[in-house]
Amino acid sequence: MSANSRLTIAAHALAWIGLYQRQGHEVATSEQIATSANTNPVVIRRLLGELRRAGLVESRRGVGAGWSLARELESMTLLDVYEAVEPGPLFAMHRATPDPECVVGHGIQPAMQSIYEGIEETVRHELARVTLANVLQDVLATPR
Amino acid sequence: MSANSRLTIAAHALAWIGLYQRQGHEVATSEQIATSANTNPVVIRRLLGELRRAGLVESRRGVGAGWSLARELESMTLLDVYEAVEPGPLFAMHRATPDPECVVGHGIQPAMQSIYEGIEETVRHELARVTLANVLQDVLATPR
DNA sequence: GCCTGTTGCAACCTTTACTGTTACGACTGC
DNA sequence: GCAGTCGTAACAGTAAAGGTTGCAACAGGC
Repeated sequence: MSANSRLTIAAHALAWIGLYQRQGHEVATSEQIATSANTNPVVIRRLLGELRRAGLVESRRGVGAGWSLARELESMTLLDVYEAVEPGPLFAMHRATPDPECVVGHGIQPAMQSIYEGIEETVRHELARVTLANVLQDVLATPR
Repeated sequence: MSANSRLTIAAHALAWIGLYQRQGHEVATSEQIATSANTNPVVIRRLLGELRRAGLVESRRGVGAGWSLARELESMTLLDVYEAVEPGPLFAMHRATPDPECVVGHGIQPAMQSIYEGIEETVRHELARVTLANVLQDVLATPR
């Protein structure tokens, strides 16, 4: 499907910041998170910027700058993160408008649209059931 | 998410062939389907080729060649189509392996993996509930 | 045996999105 | 003023989807 890793990386970043704060630190830097996620700090800053616009994190500038959670991990669900970083739908319609003169071409889009909406709704429901605190808990429960 | 239209186009093609056969025709050509879907015949042939490998359609060559259903629309679900044309998962992991020395880097992939597997399972369940006969019925029910 | 229409398939191009990278201004505490 | 970090633009690299062309393979009709 040409899936992307945006939700994964965003969850990674939030879990990292949350754990770091539990360890008594004030703010986390994009550099630190990027090292953990094995990517570039700019990638992290871009994603966290979207999470900031969604009200999930805050950033501080200047010396001692960095990122902190805007809410408790317990109150953040994967759906919040998903909506912040994934704009589009899971399934796409035709690129070019199908032939409206054809019965199938005329009716296929409304038919598929309503099916897709139902699926997206269940996906959202599943994502809403998982908090970032759950994610961090699972992360820490992984045997090494 | 950079969603694609493969499932949509494949469902379109199957509905088209199914309706055409109900009207008494033996086989449908990629040219006809492409006109209805407003795309290129080769795109249709590529998709139908994958559906043929999955045992959903059959093709005939030579004069009077074309495509026909291998099974009744009633016995085909969107899950069959999805599995035939969508190889990958909905959500991707990190491109590069996260830092195994970091607690989060070490545990994040198993944690997200099990969440993602649950979501994919519910998506499959939803797709399995819809037959292509349902789709065609919805298509024909669309007011013009 | 040739002609015709269609599939099968390879090759290539364009577009789009994601990801990675570099660069540099803006900000703020010291 | 200095240092460290964010904010953001700009661009390159990569990958997948979709579109297009071309042509061999096939099979039925003449």
